Amino acid sequence: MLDLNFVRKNPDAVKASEKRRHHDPKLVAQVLDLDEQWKRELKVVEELKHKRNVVSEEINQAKKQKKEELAQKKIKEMREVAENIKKSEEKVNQLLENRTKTLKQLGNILHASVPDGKDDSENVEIKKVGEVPKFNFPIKDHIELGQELDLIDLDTAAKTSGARFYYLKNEAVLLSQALQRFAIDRLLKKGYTLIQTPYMLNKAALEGGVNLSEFQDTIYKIENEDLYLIGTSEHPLVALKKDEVVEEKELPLKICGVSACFRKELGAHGRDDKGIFRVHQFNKVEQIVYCKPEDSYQFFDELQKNSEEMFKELELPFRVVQICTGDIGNKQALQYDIEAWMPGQNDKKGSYREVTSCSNCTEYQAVTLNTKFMRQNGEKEYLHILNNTALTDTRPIVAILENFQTKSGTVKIPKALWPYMNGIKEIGRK
RNA sequence: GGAGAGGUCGCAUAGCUGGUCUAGUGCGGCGGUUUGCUAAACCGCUGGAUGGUCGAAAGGCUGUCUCGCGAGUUCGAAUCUCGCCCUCUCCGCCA
Repeated sequence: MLDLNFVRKNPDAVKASEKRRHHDPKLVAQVLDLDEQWKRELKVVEELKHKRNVVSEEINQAKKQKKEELAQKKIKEMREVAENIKKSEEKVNQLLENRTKTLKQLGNILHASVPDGKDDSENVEIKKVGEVPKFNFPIKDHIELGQELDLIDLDTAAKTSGARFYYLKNEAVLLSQALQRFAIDRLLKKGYTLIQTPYMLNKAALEGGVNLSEFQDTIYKIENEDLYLIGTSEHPLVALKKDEVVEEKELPLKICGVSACFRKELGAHGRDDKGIFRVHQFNKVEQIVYCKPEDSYQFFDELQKNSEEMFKELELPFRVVQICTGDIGNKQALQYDIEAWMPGQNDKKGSYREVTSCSNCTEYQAVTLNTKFMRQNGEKEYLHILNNTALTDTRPIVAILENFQTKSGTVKIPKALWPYMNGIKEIGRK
């Protein structure tokens, strides 16, 4: 969420940003109004508590001086004060809860470069990289290839687990592992710290990195436990320094996260989301950076470049898209997606589909998680947290199957993955 | 999962028959004295969150909260009661 102090001091900047997000800027005034009410009520409670503290001490003294009558008189008087404290405290807590709830609805302050737009149709293409393949034969989509090459079993998964699950088999499993090892090796070489995370988090930890709406639409809850399945390793990794103050010299903290990801994927999905494109479970290598506020946009570029390099090495054609004001999430100040070319999509005419998502969340998550750093001069400040996909397994597998299929029905493995494929350079070759 | 022990202001500990605990002590940290320099010794200082108020600011004054978390008893809770979480030891189970 936004820092309340920032909202108090810069209501106009927040309003302007909210307007660009197509939110009702009235929420800002509502937060400030609740804040004023809270302060007023807080004063009432604090004065009552002060009285309680003073008189309690008087009672103590009276008892010591054996003035039992005086003590009893004051105790009687204080019973009413205790009642009032209780009532007033309830009001304070209610106001505080409302204030926080409203504050959490405000989006991060948008970066100036975010293009205006009403929804994802108005995201802006920044560039295209690589050549879209031209096939001189009728192509198959990843579902057909997956079945014919004995790589993907959707039917059994539907029976055992439900829609949007899959059994991955044979070379597809090697591909999944290869993609992850490839991504890990690239990031290790760049000095990132490798971390495999818990796959479940408690609510307090998860709330830091996750928008309220996401809880309902994407997060699985473990029954009868304060535990949720993570949607991405971003969730455990942004909570890594919850309630902590990081030393300035520890920054930047560059992390390569590895985990499975679990998502409900509620909502209607079209034909192009079939197969293993949109699934409840996949693996992901993630990039996370903790840094000083003045450095965050430099690291945004670094994270984006890292991912682009990987897709170039994998020889997958892609484009980079900047997310517009109407599509960007509440926690992001700036977001770029990479969309890889998937020939099997759009009735086999092909289309670009999202494979990575690079976000600068600035201090938005750090505020909620209370993660600060201490500057050399001793001042504490919220740090900035960024995240970007390095590589997932399922969607790149879709892209590889569909882009590198041959007339004979085999699939060539991109050279970059050869070292991780047990000598296999082509799937299905007899 | 069972039994026991424990979670205290950076770290380590005291307090736990309710009111001089507005939490003591040691270490660490900061400042100083001594010193050619370092160390040692000695002296002084020493948390966090949040509200009000004064101030241009640095900061000052002041209130409240903070002894794992939450609830309760009480005029008053680190201290008593209940629930939960976590850590350690032993047992059981298990890759």
